[in-house]
Order: sequence, then C-alpha cells, then structure tokens
Amino acid sequence: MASIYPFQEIEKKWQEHWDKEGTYRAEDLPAAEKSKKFYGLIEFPYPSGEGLHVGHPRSYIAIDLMTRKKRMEGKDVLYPIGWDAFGLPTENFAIKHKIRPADATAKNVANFTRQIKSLGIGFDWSREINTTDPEYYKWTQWMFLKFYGSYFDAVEGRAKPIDLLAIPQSVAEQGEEATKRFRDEKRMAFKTATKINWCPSCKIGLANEEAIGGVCERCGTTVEQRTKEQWMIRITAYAQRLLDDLVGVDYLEKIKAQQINWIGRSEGAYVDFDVTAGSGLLPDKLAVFTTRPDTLFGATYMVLAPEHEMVARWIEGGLIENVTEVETYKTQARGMSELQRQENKEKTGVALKGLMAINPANNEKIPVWIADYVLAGYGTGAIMAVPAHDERDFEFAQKFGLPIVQVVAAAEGDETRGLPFTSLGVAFNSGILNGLATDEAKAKMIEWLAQNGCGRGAITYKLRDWVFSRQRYWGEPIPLVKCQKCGWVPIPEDQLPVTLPDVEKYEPSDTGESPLAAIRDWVETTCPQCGGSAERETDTMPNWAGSSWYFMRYCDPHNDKAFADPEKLKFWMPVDLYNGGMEHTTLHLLYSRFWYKFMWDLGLVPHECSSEPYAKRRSHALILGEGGIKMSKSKGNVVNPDDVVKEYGADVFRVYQMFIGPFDQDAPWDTHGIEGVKRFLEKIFVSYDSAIEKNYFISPEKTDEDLVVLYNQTVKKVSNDIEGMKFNTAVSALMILSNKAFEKFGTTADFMPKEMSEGFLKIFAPFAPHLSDELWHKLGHTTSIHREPWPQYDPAKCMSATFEMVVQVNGKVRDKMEVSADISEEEAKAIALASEKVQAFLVGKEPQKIVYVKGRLVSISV
RNA sequence: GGGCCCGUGGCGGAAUUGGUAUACGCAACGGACUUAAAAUCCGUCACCGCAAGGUAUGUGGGUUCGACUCCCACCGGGCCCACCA
Repeated sequence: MASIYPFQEIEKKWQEHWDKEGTYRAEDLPAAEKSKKFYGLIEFPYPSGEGLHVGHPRSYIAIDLMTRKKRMEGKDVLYPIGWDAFGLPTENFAIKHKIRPADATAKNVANFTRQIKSLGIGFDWSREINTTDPEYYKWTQWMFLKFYGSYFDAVEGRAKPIDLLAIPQSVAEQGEEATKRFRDEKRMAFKTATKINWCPSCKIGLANEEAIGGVCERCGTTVEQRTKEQWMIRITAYAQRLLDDLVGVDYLEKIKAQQINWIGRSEGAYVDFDVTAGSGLLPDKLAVFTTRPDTLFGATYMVLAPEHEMVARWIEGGLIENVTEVETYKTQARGMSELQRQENKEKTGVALKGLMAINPANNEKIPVWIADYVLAGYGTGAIMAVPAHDERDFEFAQKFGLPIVQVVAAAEGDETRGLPFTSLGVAFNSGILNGLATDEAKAKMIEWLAQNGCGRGAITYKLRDWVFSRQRYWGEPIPLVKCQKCGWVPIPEDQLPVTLPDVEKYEPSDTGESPLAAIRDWVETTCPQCGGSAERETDTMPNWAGSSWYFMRYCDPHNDKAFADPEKLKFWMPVDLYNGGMEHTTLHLLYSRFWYKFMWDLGLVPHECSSEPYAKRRSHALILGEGGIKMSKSKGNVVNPDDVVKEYGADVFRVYQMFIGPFDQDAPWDTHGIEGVKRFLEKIFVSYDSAIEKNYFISPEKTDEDLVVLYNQTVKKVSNDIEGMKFNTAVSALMILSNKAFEKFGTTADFMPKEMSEGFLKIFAPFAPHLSDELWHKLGHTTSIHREPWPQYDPAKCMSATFEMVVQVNGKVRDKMEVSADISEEEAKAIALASEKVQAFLVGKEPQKIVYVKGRLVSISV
C-alpha cells in the first residue's frame, strides 16, 4: 500500500513537463495591454549554506497559489525568482573554508534551486537573476553612478542630473575648486566623514538600521562608534515623499506604521539661543530643535549632546571653567555603547560652568549642560529643557535641582501628565499665548520667533542618510576612482561593470579597509578623465543595493543595453503583490521605494509606471518548531523541507503549509497535522482514479441538489479565500466538498458529475499542482490544467431551496425547523410561534417583540 | 514609556463581519476488518447532568430581540519602536 499515491513519480513527471512546456513563462506584451498583467513577487532569498528553511516556502507557495489563480483567470502572470547573493554570511563561510565566495554562492544557489524546484512552484525560471552576476551588478553600479551624478532640487522636490544644478554667482566667482566643492556637496551620493556604527567582530561599518539597539544585526556584538569616510546616499531628501506616498499604496496597516515610524517626522521649530561667557556674548548662537516652541517660556536650562561640536569649540576656547570634569564626562559617554545607554536610564550630566544661554523669550540667563540623554544625531544635538512639560527634562531637573517653570497657556490641555511639581516655579504667563490651544500656541510662537529673528518653524525627520559603504569583499565595488588631480571620477558607463578581482584572503583588516585594498594591481589604475594615476574605491556596497531594484530587472532580465527596456517596465510595473517577512518591512521596503522613486524622477523608470514600486504589500508570519518555539539549530527542532518532500511529496507539503493556520500568524509545525493532509490527498487521488477508470461520473440531472449547492459554495469560497489570502479556510472548504462528494463514493454514493469533478480539480490545482495535472490528464485532457480557465460559480445555486430556521426565545435557541428559502416574514413568524417547543418557553405570555432575519432565524422576546 | 495585535475544546484553529459558537484538521476513545498490527472504514468527542435542561469564547460591566464580534474598565500574552526634544 506504500504507493497508494505515487507522488515521487507524478511530481517528477510534471515538474519536467512544465519546464519543457514553459507553462509558467511570462510573456512581455505591449504596454497598452497592461490590464492583462499580474506581477506577483516574493522577496528573493539569500542563498545561505544552510539551505531552504520550512519558513521560506510559506511565502512562495502562497503567492504561487495567487498567481496560479490569476493565470487561470487569463492574466499574463510574472512570478519570478532570483538570488540576493552578496553578503556577509557567504563571505564568512568562504573565509572559514578557504574557498572563493563566488564558488560558495554557486553551490548554495544550486542547492536552493533544487529545493525550490522540488516544490513545484510556478516560477518563471527563464528570468532567474543573481545580484552577484557581473551582468546584474553592472547595473547596480550604473545606478549608483546615477545617484552620484544627481542632486536633489528642493524646490521641485525631486532629483535631477547634477549638470542642471544652478551654481550661485557667489560660488562661481570663487573659481573652479569652489564650484566643484559646491556641486559635490549636493550630490545624491557623496563621500563624507561620518560617525559610523562599527562592529568590531565583523569589522564592518553598519547603517543605523543594522545596529538597532546598539548591537550588530548579524552577530550581536556591541557596536562601537568610529569616524570614517563613507559613501552616503541622500535618502533624507525623500523623507516627505516616502511618507506622503504611503497614502496611495495598499500595505498592511502595521507595515505603513513601521514606515511612518522609521521616517519619524516631527513638526516644530528651530530656536537660536545666545550664549554668554562671563560678561561677553559669544559669536555663535546655539540652535535647538523643539516640537513645543509654545513652551519656550518654560525653558530653564539647555542641554547639549556630549559630542556636540560646540562643546569642543568652547573647551578649545578656554571658556569652560570645569574642563576636566567636562572632558571626563565626554570620554565616559563616548565609551558607552547605545545598549548601555539604554539600559541605564538614570540621568547623568555635567554643567558647563562659566557659560550661560539666554532664553530669547524672556532674556533670562539659563545654565548650559551636557548630558547623554540628548542624542547627537537628532535635531541639532542640543535641546532647550522645559522640565515642566517634558518628562525627561523633569527627571533631569529634579536630580540636579534645576528650576521648573510651568507655562500657563501651554499647560492647558497638557494636563502636565500629573507630574508632582513639588518645586514648581513661578507660573509664568507670557501674555501672547493666553487662552490658546497647544497647536495655536505653537503656531503663534513660531510666528513670534521669526519676527524676532531668533528661530523658525521646521520639520525634522528621524530618518538618516544611508551609509552606503562597506569595507568588505563580497559586494558590488563602488565604481569610482580617486585621481590625485581630478578627485573622485566615476568609471565611464561603457567600462562597467567594475568586477571583483580574485583575492588571496578575504579577511577584512583591523584598519577598517576592505580586503580589496590589498590588491594593489586592482587598486592602482588610471583616471578615466585625465589618464593620470588613480586609485579605485575599495569600499563595496551594502547588501541592500542589489535588492533595491531587482523587481525591475525581472521585467527584462537579459537586457545588455539597459537595466530594463522602458516598454517592458511600462507593461509590468508596478508589482501588483509583494510578499515577504515582517523583518524586511522597514529597511528593504524603504530603501527600494526610495531607489525606485529616484529612478522615476530621472525618467529612468517611465512615468507611466506608478511612482511607487509595490501596489500591495503583505507579510507572512513564521513557521515555529513543534510546541510553538522558534526553530533553531541549537534547539534541534529545525524541519528540513527536503525531508518532508521526500516523505510526503510536494503537494502534501504545500497543502499543509497553507492549512497550518492564518497566513499572517505564526504557526507551529505539527508532524501529525501533515498526516491529515496526506490522507486528504490520497483520498482524492484514489477516488478520482477509480471513478475515471470505471467511468462512474453521475449525470448532472441525477445529481443531488445539496451537492450542487455545496459545489457552487465551495468554488465561491475558495475563489474569495485565495484572493483574501485566507488559505487555511480555503483548504478546509475543499476538504468539506471532498468529504461530501466522494468520501462515500463506492459505498453509498456515485461520483460527482464530470463537469464538477473537473471544476474541483481546477480550484484545487493551485494548491496541489502535480496531483491536479495528473488527474486532469487522466480525465482525457492533453493540455495543462494550469492554463485552464478558472471555474465560475452560479450565485443562484449557492443557496438551497430550504434552510434550517432557528427560533430563539429571549435570545436562546429553542427550536429549529426546515423551511422554504422564500418563506415570507409573516409565514416565518407564524410557523415559529406555532412550534410546541417555542410555546413551552413562552409560558402563555404575549410576545413583546418578534424579529425575523431573512434566511436565518426568528427571535421572540417576552 | 509609545504604537500595533491577540486571548475560543486536550492541540492548530473556524464563525457568512451583530444572527444556530466550537467548521476543517490533529490527538484521544469505542467499534468493524485482521491470527495480529499498520492502513482503511463506521461512530463518540466543550463542560455539568440519566434526562429535561443548564453553563461556557481571559475577567467585570454596558449597548441590543440577539455579542466571540461593538463600547468601557481590568487581567494575561505577543510583536515593533523607544531618552527622537
């Protein structure tokens, strides 16, 4: 009985067949036929050495189902796959095993390919891409040069070629050097000395996004701060558009919230404070950002981040009396990691003795402090402290005995958060804010600041510019050279790609230079501009680069003249449905949206395409280990898809993955659960097999009405559920129909009529493509079921002629009766009241109210 | 601290979006077939009760003819963000 359902044979046969026939191949049509296309996308995997995890296929199978249905509905479906293969794990693996990263990648890709193909997913393999392929990263480099060759026009709010940048007269007059500098400072990609998060273990600079919580995202080591010249991309220029355009896309709400949160817009004002040392006014004002300019009257001290450049300048100028104390605090703060800082929320700080700031609102002198609760990277790195209206300031003021002054007008509606203002100062009423709500008071103050020349309204974002340099080998080389004479010079387009040279050792150096720096004959080159000697940039791009535009390459993956033909982009873009893990909904999503918008601005992506790359974004949840704990090698509860496919076959694996639970909810793997699905598929196979062999299909006229109704309901439910990504209930609906339709087949019932049998197979085909195509052919067809039209249901046949009407008395079910579907309200009520059971509960009382719900129930209250 | 989400059988979960709570699957139990086991098939399966009936969707209130669903409070759990001025 082992081969009751010979899946090995069947699945192999159909996979080969589809491959040969190009069943899942997408066809490039003219842009005018755009309404016919459907572009489904899954996050392309990183081909790790560990192979496919059972979590990966959840996404692939789900989108496979949806695209299969679209295909059957006549859409021209693009469902591609590729490899996001640059990155650290491969490089580290290569270092450890002393092999080339490219070889490790090739091996891993081959393994992933075999695994994914064994699942029968309808990918168009003819469009397979790999970010580490020079033919691919040539375009990643080309796009980087577009960033380099562009600036952001703040007035128009979009990127433009740098040639169009207007050079102010005053700059032009200073000569070529100044002009060049001016231009370089405006570029969308620019190199600058920045504080970077340095992972001492990976020996790599990390973007803020990769160092969340002060630890390296990859290895968990506490990151250090280092200063380094790094390539940056000006994503901040797009902050507002990245925010605004979320309105027009269909993302899960929580994903939108994450994007909004990360961009972190705040409205407020910059306020300039004069600073005095002794009796003299210092030349430079101290600027702060505040979201509550209306509380300016309550600012009783200032706080700067310890690393604020003005502090250094004041120390240098000998203006600070307690230099030693200040220096000690600065050193301490520098040594503290983000993590330690977060763990230790106790406020610390040091007053800068000898300095006072002047509150422009009331000309009062207020002390200036440094404290690590003020972050250097946000706003101006300095704040005006309003302890009466800010909890952190309050805490600090309490600890150091600083005055607390409540602003009366602003306090209204503010409730002051119920803080115990034991040392509450004079209630200061400015007069101008009298009776205003907070928002009005804010606007009023901004106006006042502008009039008095000590501030202006402003909007800030938490979003930082994108640190684009990595000091690593296994990434796209940044395609510029540094010429002694010309400065940074881009590699001409026709010389791209700049390929990675073979290297003896891939270990990064402690100096923080990429391993490429050691390859002198690669580094030493000539300047494309002047022909003089020049050195190549040895930094490589981050992992995010290749994945920021891959969905465009799928539209035209073999093009060697352009990253993609604009006509093909016009046809395929935007992606109709994008699915991936929640772990990529902040960074990758933000970067790729930004990248795309930039390309769109330059017209490299035709304007006929949407200004957003993904029309719809959904995310799947995790597959957990048995018992609901996360799968991990150390716990030894990792389920290998290979083993499952070997034991149960791809179709059982697929159906089980979809049946396991709601798609957006974590679900534990259950070795017993998959058995039930196996029985389900075996039942289908065996029943169809013998029905076909003996031609037991009943004629439509003789078909039981209940079955007709159930069939139509099932087609409807499965159609809707696939669309709504409610795969678990779709599977359940299929099981119900199969139980009813052919569980009793051979004992007490005949098989479904032929047309229904075919319809069932069609709606089942996206779930179990191999089994369905096999049975489809056994039914005598010669073309693939996956190109057949999706079955229609008859809405009139989704309802039976009768229904079970429930009668409630005072909200409790007291009787049920089978009545005609078109029963009138009066009739229904009369029948309900006539029921003996109902009468027993009415105990002779007169009904107060009778409600009839069509097709459902009668509710009587007494 | 902020934001989002979730609490339903022994387990994964369903519930037409305010209308018969517990679909479907797993596990468990009983039976048939078998020398026996597996597989398969037929049944039982929220709780209390012999039954009639009663009680149950984290807890307590509210709205309603009717609440898993809506509102308020509380308890418990999860995820994301977080000294962002």
